[in-house]
Amino acid sequence: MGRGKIEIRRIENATNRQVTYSKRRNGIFKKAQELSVLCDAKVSLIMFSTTGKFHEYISPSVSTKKIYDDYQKALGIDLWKTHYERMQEHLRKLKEINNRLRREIRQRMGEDLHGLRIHELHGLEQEMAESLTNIRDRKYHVIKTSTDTYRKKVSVKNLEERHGTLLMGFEPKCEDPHYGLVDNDDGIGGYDYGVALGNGVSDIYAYRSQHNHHPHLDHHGGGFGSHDLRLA
Amino acid sequence: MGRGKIEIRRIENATNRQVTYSKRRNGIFKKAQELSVLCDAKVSLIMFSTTGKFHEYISPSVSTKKIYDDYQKALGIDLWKTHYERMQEHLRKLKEINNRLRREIRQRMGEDLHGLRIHELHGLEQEMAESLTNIRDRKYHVIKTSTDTYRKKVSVKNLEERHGTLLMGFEPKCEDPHYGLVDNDDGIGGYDYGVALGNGVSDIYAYRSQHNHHPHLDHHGGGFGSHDLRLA
DNA sequence: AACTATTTATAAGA
DNA sequence: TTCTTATAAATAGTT
Repeated sequence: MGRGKIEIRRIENATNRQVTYSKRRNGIFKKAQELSVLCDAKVSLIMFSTTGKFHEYISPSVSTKKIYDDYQKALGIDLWKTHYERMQEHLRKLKEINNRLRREIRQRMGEDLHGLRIHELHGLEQEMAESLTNIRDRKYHVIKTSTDTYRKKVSVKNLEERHGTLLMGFEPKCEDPHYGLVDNDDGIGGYDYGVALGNGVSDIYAYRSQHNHHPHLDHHGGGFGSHDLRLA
Repeated sequence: MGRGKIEIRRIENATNRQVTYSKRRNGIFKKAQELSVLCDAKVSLIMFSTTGKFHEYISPSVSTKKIYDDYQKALGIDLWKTHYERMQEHLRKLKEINNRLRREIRQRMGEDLHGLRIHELHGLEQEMAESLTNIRDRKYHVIKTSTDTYRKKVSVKNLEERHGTLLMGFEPKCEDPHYGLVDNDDGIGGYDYGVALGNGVSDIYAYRSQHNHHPHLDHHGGGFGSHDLRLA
């Protein structure tokens, strides 16, 4: 609708593209606003231009978060779930490793040996003996070095500053914080899962959802606002 | 645009409202699609009708989650931030603890001793000697028990079932997955967690375990050792 | 769903 | 950007 008909394809000229973006953005915001008023619908419209400009319209009757929650309910999905589960799995593995490391240390301290078979005990004994030798050698070396010249350079204060990690507390303990989501017993997380509504979506346009929330909108007349938060 | 002009106010007749919703919905979706093509913009449009029907348009070039992330970035809000930060912090601590545990094990193996002072070396030596005694005692006990009656009760199968955690691989590696919290790298919003800390507290403890695979998962009798605890 | 008289949006130019 | 205006597109009311 204009002086001439145009093809719907990317406008190559950056300036023209920007101009068209501005014009059509206003148009679509107006349409969104009219629709939400005329038909009492909840509408969320979010746009990012190529230049990173952000604009949004949200119906006065809802918040972005509400739309987003409803969206996830409608589709029966949780956009965070996958990500969350990966994170949770990583935590689990780290804890497991942590526990194994602790056990190994205990065993190297002569404790918790009941699970070991003879040959394992034997191997451990051998290793311990060798390690002990290493440690003794090192000690003697340090003593010797210290006695020679090193001692002069290192003050008592400096020595005290060093606290070995050996046998230090390894807090925080490997507990199982719940983080409120995936650790729930249902294994799904605290997000609200609804049954998919199965609403028919059959248009040629890809249907998707987004959530909205209308913080500080510049209200252009009707109630659609734009925000000029540059990302860069 | 029609046979007559209309006021932009809620259409009271439910049927008319529904009809208008359908017509205008299609119109606005078309506009959204045209805009995203013409201007190469990222558009997300979600609508819920009064009757609860849900429809969505999203530009082909993005995902809903991406828009959602960008949206939150643009507004500087993040519903999940606190939650994620706690989780991330916990991950970080676990990694740090694991690294310390690994170091302790190495030191108990007679390696990585250069950071220890004389009295620490001495303490370690004492402990090692005591532990070695414990282990020897345990070995002799097991041998004796085994030789007496235990042997008769424990089948080979049962023995094989037990695999000590000792020598087991400590996979997975302590890597630094980012969990795709934010796919962008610009790190503008509150979403860029987990960048720097995963390597452990300091470079000194940079355990980039070269042990990608633990060859001795089933290594019974091959000796006692976690050789993959080395610093990379 | 179609049709179509009108209104509305907007492309191009200034 | 903003305005102007010829024209394309959307759609209100009707069938």
